[in-house]
Amino acid sequence: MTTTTPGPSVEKALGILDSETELAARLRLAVLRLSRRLRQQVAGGVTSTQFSALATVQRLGSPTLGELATSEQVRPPSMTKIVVGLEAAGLVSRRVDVDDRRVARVMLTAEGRRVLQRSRSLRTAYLARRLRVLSPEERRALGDLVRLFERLVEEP
Amino acid sequence: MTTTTPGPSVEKALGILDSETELAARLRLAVLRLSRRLRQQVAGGVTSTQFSALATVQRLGSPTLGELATSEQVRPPSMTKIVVGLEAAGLVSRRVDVDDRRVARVMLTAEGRRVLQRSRSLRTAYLARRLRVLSPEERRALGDLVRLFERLVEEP
DNA sequence: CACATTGGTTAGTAAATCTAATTAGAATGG
DNA sequence: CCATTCTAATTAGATTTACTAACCAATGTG
Repeated sequence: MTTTTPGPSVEKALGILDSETELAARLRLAVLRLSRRLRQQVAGGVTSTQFSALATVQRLGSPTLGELATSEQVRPPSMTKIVVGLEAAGLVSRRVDVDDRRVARVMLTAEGRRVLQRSRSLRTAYLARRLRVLSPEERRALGDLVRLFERLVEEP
Repeated sequence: MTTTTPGPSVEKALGILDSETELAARLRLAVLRLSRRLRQQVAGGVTSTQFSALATVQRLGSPTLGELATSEQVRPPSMTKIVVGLEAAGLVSRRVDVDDRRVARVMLTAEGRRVLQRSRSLRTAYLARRLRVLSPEERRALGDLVRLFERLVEEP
């Protein structure tokens, strides 16, 4: 760990990931920056947050609001707001669970499926374009990284 | 691509990244969720955004505000605000460039270096802890991936 | 010197979150 | 079988993060 030296020398050796902490720090910064870039893409009439929630609803089938919040790494009140927006736009419907009338189940409408579909390609275009310059090998490696990310987020 | 089928079957084959688009889509979602998680860690008296900017100032030496904005993937006005905050907290200083009096150069104060240092370990702890469960081999692979990832983020 | 260009700031707004408090239903233990 | 406690979701209100449009000030140029 060379991080006790003050001054701009700390990150001089940019090519070398000399410790776990260094690795984590750089991964952290890169993820935050990429997410900023990705967030700015407003495509297909839904925001990034809405799109993400929509995709997760599709993946989970008809999750409860709480499940959805957990999966998306936000608090329940935030998810309520997101779902209200999506419902107002006619992209999901909320239905009270028959067995437990406290829980609200969320499901895609036909329109929601269409929008998700359309938006997916638009939204993914930026990244897909970038990925195209990678070698097949690099892409495969990146696939592993994605799986790792997914594990990191889910496992807490 | 099986995405024409409605319903929860679309992402069933979670282990397989069967196309560029699929890879891009999952990378996208994973990055957004991980960044949410990372943002929630508020440590060392600076926000995620401030920390990230601070780290970049250190990496670049004494960048102009514009260089900083580009590097951080935000617009100049946003960076102005971030820097104002950091300056108010005494972590950076702004100095008008002697050669071109339009440009503002940003540099770390001694206090800024200390805070960055302290905050780095706190902030990175979550990720570092998770990375510790990886095998040395996986970590080495991750190192390469981080570099690949950084390229992806930087190359506009 | 007038004009275009460039770097940065100001003003105003939108989106995405959070925490705290509230409401409504479910479960449980006398 | 009701009082209490727990849980799921929502409402209210505040904060953070970022944008665009408009502007100012310094530079460079025909």
